[in-house]
Amino acid sequence: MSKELAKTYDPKGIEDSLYKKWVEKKYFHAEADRSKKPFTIVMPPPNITGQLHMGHALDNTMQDILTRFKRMQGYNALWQPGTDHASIATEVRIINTLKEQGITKEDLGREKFLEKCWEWRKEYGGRITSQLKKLGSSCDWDRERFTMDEGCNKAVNEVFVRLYDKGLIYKGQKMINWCPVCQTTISDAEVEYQNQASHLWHIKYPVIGTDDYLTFATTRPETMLGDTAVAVNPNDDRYKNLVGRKVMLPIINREMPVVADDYVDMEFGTGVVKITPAHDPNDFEVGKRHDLEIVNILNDDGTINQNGGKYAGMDRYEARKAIVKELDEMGLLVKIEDYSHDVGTHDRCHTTVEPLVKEQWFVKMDELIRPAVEGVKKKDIRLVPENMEKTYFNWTDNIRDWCISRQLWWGHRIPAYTCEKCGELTVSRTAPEKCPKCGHDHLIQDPDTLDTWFSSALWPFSTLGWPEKTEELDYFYPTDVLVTGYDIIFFWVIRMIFSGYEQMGAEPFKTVLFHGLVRDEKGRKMSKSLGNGIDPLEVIDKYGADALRFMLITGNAPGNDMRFSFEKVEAARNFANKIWNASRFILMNMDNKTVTKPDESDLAPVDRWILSRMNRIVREVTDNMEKYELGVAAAKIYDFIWSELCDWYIEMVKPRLYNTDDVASQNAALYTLKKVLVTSLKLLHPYMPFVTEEIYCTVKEETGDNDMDESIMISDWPVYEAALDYARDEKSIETIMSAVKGVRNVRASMNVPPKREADATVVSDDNEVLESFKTGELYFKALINAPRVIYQTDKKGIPDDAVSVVTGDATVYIPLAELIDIDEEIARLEKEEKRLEGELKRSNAMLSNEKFLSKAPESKIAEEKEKLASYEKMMAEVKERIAGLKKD
RNA sequence: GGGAGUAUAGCUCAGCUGGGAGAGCGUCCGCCUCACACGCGGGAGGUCACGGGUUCGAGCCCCGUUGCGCCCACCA
Repeated sequence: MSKELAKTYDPKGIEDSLYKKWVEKKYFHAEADRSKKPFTIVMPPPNITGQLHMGHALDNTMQDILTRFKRMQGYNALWQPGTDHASIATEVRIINTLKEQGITKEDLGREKFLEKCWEWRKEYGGRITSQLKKLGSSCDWDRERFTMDEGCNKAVNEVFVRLYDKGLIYKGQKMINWCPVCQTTISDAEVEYQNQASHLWHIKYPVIGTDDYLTFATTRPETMLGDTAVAVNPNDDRYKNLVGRKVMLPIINREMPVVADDYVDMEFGTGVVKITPAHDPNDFEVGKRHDLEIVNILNDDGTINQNGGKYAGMDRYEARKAIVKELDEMGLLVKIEDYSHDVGTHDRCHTTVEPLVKEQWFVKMDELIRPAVEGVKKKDIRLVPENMEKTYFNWTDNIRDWCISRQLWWGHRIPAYTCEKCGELTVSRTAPEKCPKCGHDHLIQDPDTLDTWFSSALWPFSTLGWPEKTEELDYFYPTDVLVTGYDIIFFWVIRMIFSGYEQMGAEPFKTVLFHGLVRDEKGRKMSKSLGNGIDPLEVIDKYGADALRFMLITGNAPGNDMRFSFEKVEAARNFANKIWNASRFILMNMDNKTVTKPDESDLAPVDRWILSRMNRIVREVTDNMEKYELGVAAAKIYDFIWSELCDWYIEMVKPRLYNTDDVASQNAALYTLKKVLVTSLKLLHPYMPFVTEEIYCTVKEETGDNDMDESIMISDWPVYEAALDYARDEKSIETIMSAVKGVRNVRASMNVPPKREADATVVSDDNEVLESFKTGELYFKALINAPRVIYQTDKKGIPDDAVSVVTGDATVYIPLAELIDIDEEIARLEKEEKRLEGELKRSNAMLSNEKFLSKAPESKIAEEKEKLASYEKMMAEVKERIAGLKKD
């Protein structure tokens, strides 16, 4: 053998060089080619701020599996990669870096700040993609994109202008979510509700012109500074007479009306609500209905503004305390109750969000969302697993306009320009030189940028060249599968869908494959703050990318969360090593031999058995993968390779390999081994690209096989061949296998030393069965450690005290009398008898049930009858053995 | 308040359209058998959360109950 394979597979070194080879050979690259069918996946662009985490590892492994699978099936597979500028995440990070140097972004100024951002992107933007390469991701790096590159910017401006012209983007004064720390608006999707322990403050306001007070409860006493009314339910008899009167707002000394509004729940609290139109979405609506004044009391940083009188400048929470204290001193604080409720926080920084009224840009959703709903309803877009549709529709049904403007600098600048002279607003793809209304040449661009997700929403087509009419767009769009976590369905998936329909007139992808979260070993979410994240790169370094990939895919169903565990990684690593060693064994035996395709007649039943099994696995695995059941497919490949190929076939075939007398048989065995190995490697390749490639190439090299490809990743995916369906051989081999298992069981339970040899006698009245055993004698002897096997159609000469193994078709006797304890053997057989009794009872009950006979399918009944016959036969045999033993 | 999940061996989880309960790890027994101790052979271990129902037949379908997390939601 020219190339010695190491005893243990070591992925280190091998992986990087194989990846390099793939890239150099341009295997990942796809061009629009009408002669082939396209298969396209767009990668969810990771943030440039990001480091590869387990979520990425899972997400990208799934995409890579699908891409490699389809590529081998002959599709022109494009996996389109790229990164996201991650507006707020990046900006916050850079601001923090600046803070360490004692400067703010304002000190730097917009232009300089953006320079910093680009520098940062240049330095770190490639980190995540190089990490993806470590995983083995076969994406087309020649086509790598960035959500803020020139093309994406063009796409963003185009979409903005189009939607604006259609009236689907507008600027308006609305209640928005404000993050006082990041100092920007955020969309509803970015608000994360957290349950917080707080209080309900019961406060009373004096009713003007009476000695009465109106008592109400609030969770946010500080907002009283912006109260402009008190509301009660119109049907509330307790307060009917007060509607229309005025109350005095203490501290501020503002007179405010008592209004009647259905929004007020009579059952809750005292049935009275203070109304702060500027700082509560409900109150804002109430205010609109009653034409109330909107008094904003907050600065952008969350401190109280001049409208708060003497509290101006104070932080919102300090003000809360101070105001409660003052009200208490005034005798207006009735009581304080403990109260826990959900508070909106910013999903990035977890600061409590302030609802306030500001002028912002919005996307009008009601019209845009319609095709997105229809598309999923009509299954033009299929969600996997299907139940994700409920979550999807829950969002689309309750959709509200999307606030897209952000008070950030890093991002796509809003293409809207205001004339300095006449105030005319112009929305344009490029900066207008003159005001279209007054002709003035000084226009100021809107300072805000767009929500990061505005550009990612266009990703499936902007990456293919849109708004240009490119060949790629025409060929690869709509894409085939989107693989992503269910956690970004609202942020991203929905927005891509409506954008695709609106801009392209077609769905962006045909299937969305959802996966769950990768949790830690205790089932907790991996997070930076908990410090329980496991670095995929460290896992790859220690166990190899193949092991990590395989671990992430097996034993988990689509859409379900999974737990990371090193034991599972080890199991996967061991599997890689198993294949490695099986291959090593096969290559060792093929050394210096020319293996040729054997005549059909030279194939032994075992050969046909494994080929037939392999053939079935090919069909099932392909089927599972096409249905996105990646975990099931992986498990089948694992079982086939480990149990059937290694534990059985290789063991069965060894005597033939070592027997140099029968060259034809040896050749048939080697041929079969190679075929099954190569086919298995191909099936496994999408999951474990590196080991499979390394072995495949070694096999090609060692055997000088010119029919093999230069890389497994461009080889053909195996297909089911009717000619390889050997059902009869499968059955006869299984008979022998169960006899082997039985003999091993007996030997183990009787404590027969493994090395102790013992002859066996196979008795069966079925000549065909005996033939099978005879044909397999070579390995049968080896597997049960019998120097000699005798075949009989009757029990002549079998001693009563021989140990017996009863299978349905035959009984195997082993004369071990001197070694065994008769009582124990009786006990063993009685246990078997008991089991058979149970089976007979069940089977008889079924077959004597008329309803079963009349309603169950024919095949099921036949199957059951066969089983019954077999049980009866075994039962008779076991009984006879027991009787024989007891006689002594 | 609404929605969608999940409950299967000691642990982590599979189980396709209903037809005799599976894997990995762990555990016990025996093996350094010339591919692999990251291994080989054998074993133990489950009223498939609970209660009903449909069916000849239910881990799987329907209804209800309980436990566990998850998502959504403007009751102050």
